[in-house]
Amino acid sequence: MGKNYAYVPGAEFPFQYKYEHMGVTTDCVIFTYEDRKLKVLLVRRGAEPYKGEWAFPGGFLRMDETAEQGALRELREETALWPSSIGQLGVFSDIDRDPRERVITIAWYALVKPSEVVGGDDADEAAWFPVDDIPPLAFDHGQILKAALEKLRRDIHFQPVGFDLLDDEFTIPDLQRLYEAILGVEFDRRNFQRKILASGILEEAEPVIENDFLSQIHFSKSRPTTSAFFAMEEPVPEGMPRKGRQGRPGNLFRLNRKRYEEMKEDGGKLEF
Amino acid sequence: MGKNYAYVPGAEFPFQYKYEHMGVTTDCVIFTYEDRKLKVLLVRRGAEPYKGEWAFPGGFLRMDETAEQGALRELREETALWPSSIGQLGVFSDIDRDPRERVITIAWYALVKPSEVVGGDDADEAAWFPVDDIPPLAFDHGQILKAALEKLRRDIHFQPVGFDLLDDEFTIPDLQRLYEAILGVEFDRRNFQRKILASGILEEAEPVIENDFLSQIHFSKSRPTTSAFFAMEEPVPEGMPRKGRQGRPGNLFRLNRKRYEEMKEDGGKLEF
DNA sequence: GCAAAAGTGTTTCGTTTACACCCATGC
DNA sequence: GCATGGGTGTAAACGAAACACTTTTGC
Repeated sequence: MGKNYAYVPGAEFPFQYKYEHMGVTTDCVIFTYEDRKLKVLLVRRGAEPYKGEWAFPGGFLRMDETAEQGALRELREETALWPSSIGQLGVFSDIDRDPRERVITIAWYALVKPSEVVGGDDADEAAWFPVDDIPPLAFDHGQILKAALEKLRRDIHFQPVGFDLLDDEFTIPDLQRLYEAILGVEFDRRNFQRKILASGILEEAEPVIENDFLSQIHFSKSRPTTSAFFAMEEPVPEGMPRKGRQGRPGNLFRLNRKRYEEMKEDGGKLEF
Repeated sequence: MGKNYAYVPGAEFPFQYKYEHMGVTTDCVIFTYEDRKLKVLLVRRGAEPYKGEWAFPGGFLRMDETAEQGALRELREETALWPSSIGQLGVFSDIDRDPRERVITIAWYALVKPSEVVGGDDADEAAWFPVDDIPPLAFDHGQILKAALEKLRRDIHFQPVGFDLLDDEFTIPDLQRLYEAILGVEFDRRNFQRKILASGILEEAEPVIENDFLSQIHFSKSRPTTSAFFAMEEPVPEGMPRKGRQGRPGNLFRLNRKRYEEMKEDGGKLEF
């Protein structure tokens, strides 16, 4: 019994098999959190089928790459994104999900920070949509989005994935709004703060300074007024409107990388 | 631009494609709980590659079935099992995981009750192995088993999957031992009982009878001695040794189907 | 000065944990 | 009778939920 396939260079259909084969694609649902909204990236299809409709970035898996590598490659090619986190969603294998031929897709979901979002990548070829305002999608991508949202909501309960959606420095109320946007619930401001601080996953972005005269000076030098401070940092701080808003500005925190890795490992103890 | 493939009946390799295609298989990790141990079903491979070695039941996915249908079909063909529960584990797509050609596999995991386990299915072609005593496995099935165990442990924390591994009627200590075997921890007997009863997911297998004289007679009639009772029920009750063991026999419970379905839906509130 | 946003502390309540005692069975 | 396994109750401890007050900022 010989091989089950043959390669015939130059033939119209050079890849020939004893048994029928199906196509394998990857699709990637990319989330970000911007403007106080959870958003997904969609690309407009430039070719049939579903030409002109919105879909997730993806494409056929090559022979020399794993599914994860394929998903990341397509992502780079179509959106220039390099996500900080990527997870497998599952396989979607409905028989007629692609009109061309039998195709199954391996779906992934990825989280990116607003600062990673490159401004004008192919202009109107790719765009972010709030998850509660999604246009009709090609293929079975509506079903895939639904699964991605469910998985994100499941994951964020017990894994510190929220931080992958925020910039490196953020306030606790920012983080809380992210959780509330994803889970669709409301938390008590004070309980949320205490819980997240007790978990040890955060560290203060500005080191704590003893309340003496010298530090007062140092403080007022490095942070003249909060609005001016932010104006220096980022012209228009993506994601959360820091200008033109009332109220006391929140203290900045960043991830405690060590605790973060620990909690990614053993499920940690950060339940919301 | 025409089609991307052609069918040439009678040719040695009748399925011909413009682009290279990979094989797609399904594999199924089947768990049961028997003899106070968590076990998986393995089949001995009858053909190359890895002929004679142990592997999970599975095979190539057909064009006219979804991945789930394919996994269930292979299961029926190779093990005559019809699991009460099946869930997707994920895709394994290492490039060299199959020596024949590029093959990705869609892995599933399924739970069966000991009573569903047919005794001599193909004798030494299929066998149950305790998860802590597994022979070397074909392909990357060791990796798949690892993922399956992790998923089972994750799932059982928040989903009532444990009951799919037990027979219809069981005692609470039985259930506790199952949880302990899967999670590798120990629970306080009394707290476990209270928690599981408070969840409402169990109902008593024998209806509660008011403590009056009549019921005393009825009780002693329907349940002469506990060991005799079990002897009538099942000649050799699979899984848990009910004969030749000391101690008071536990009360029998069964699933409250309604609560069970509810908890499968919205995650419920059964955390261990 | 006022409204809005954010930081901090306290009291209350329910759940979980730890532990003690009693009953039923096999040997 | 004793060891083993199983059923039931209770007090202590911990964490979650509810709630009040103060500070900082924009207008």
